[in-house]
Amino acid sequence: MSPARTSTGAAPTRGRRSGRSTGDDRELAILATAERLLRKRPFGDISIDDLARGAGISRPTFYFYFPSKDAVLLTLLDRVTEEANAAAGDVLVRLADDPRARWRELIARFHATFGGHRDVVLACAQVRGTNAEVRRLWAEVLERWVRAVEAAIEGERARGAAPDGLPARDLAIALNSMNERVWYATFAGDGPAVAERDVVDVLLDVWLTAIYRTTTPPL
Amino acid sequence: MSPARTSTGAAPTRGRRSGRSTGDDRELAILATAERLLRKRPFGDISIDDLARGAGISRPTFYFYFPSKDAVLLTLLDRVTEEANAAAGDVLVRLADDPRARWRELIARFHATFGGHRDVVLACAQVRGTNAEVRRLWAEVLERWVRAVEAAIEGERARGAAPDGLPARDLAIALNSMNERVWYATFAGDGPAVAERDVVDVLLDVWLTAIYRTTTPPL
DNA sequence: GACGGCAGTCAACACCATGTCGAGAGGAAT
DNA sequence: ATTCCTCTCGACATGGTGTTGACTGCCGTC
Repeated sequence: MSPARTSTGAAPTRGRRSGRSTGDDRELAILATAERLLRKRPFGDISIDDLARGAGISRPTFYFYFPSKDAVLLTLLDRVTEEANAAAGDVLVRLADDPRARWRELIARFHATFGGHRDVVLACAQVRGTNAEVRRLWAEVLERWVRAVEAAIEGERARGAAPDGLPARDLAIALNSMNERVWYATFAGDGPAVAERDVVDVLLDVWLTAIYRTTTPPL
Repeated sequence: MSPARTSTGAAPTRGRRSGRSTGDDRELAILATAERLLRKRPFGDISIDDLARGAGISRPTFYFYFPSKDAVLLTLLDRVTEEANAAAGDVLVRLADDPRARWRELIARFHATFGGHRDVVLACAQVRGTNAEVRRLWAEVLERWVRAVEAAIEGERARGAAPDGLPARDLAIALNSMNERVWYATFAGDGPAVAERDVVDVLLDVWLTAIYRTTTPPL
């Protein structure tokens, strides 16, 4: 289906068939409309007609640019995950500097990125249940982060900073999963949630105790 | 809207207007059909017509028993959460016996309950994005569990078994959130997931380190 | 400078799921 | 027998999605 999908590589081309032209700004207009409407109401309450009219085109014309409503969201999600990847950067390779500070940096940067696009993130969480493509993309992104954390944990164990324990991969999955769900609750604001101001420190604390058995890991 | 909703109290009456009668088994037939179909395909791919035909009635008649497709799922969810509450029982009040064993028991019982109804649980997770009522009910149930865990953590701190640290409520939220998301991944099988065989021990390990800073809490 | 082709556009249509309305059938109580 | 209530469904209204086919204008090219 979709070609290659390298993380930062060429545009994933979820939108129009390809080729540059005047219709380029229409595509952007659809994306912008989606983000704007998402700020006001849930994804499910936005129809293709809303998106089309918001971009100044008719509904059939929408299909010239995107194959479905979900594809628009997928494009938006692509942007966010790329931004998150960029924000995370190489923090984890510099762990030995100051583990606590580095882990905190990692969590704080993800928090900032997701918080800055909470409407998109929330909408994705909402359709993940119904849309296999969103599910697939999210799984892929998560796998990447899990692997990075897994490697970092193993690195810390190898240098004697962290004790042995659970398989690093399982631990990485559990911690990443926790973050995802906790952020979701915090941003969505329904159900028991950690206050936005505290959430980074709460998550950090659980990460550190799970990895090091202490909140003050040794240098 | 819905009356009272005490946890274990009288039936929440999500179904027919009320009153006993012959149509009682029809209501059960709809529920049974829903569970059966959920085993085969996602909730979104099941139409009201499927439910009605499966129960041997016509689509309009379905509306005599339930106001919507979601209401059927809600009824199913009610059952599961009640079973989970019953399974959890009073495990947490006997923590001082053997903390590790008690926490493990708690997690294992939830795991068994959810695993035994994974189709319903997965369907609810799927619909939570679009259905406010499911969201509300789930939030309510979660709040109950969070409070129980919060109290247990405070108890462990008071008796000197667990060190001070994060606000107990924040910690309880984070841990419960982790469980929810990890189970979801394990049962759904998409994306990075912990093997079903290991999941209880993985979760337990993170709980213990987060609460006690060790995997072998003192008696 | 006409001509073929392609990006872009949309009215009209086919389809499908949801939810509603109103007319009934059958049994039980009065 | 009549009235009431539970239970039933055919037929309809609505609203969203995705498709078709015809049309416009522009750009290159021969």
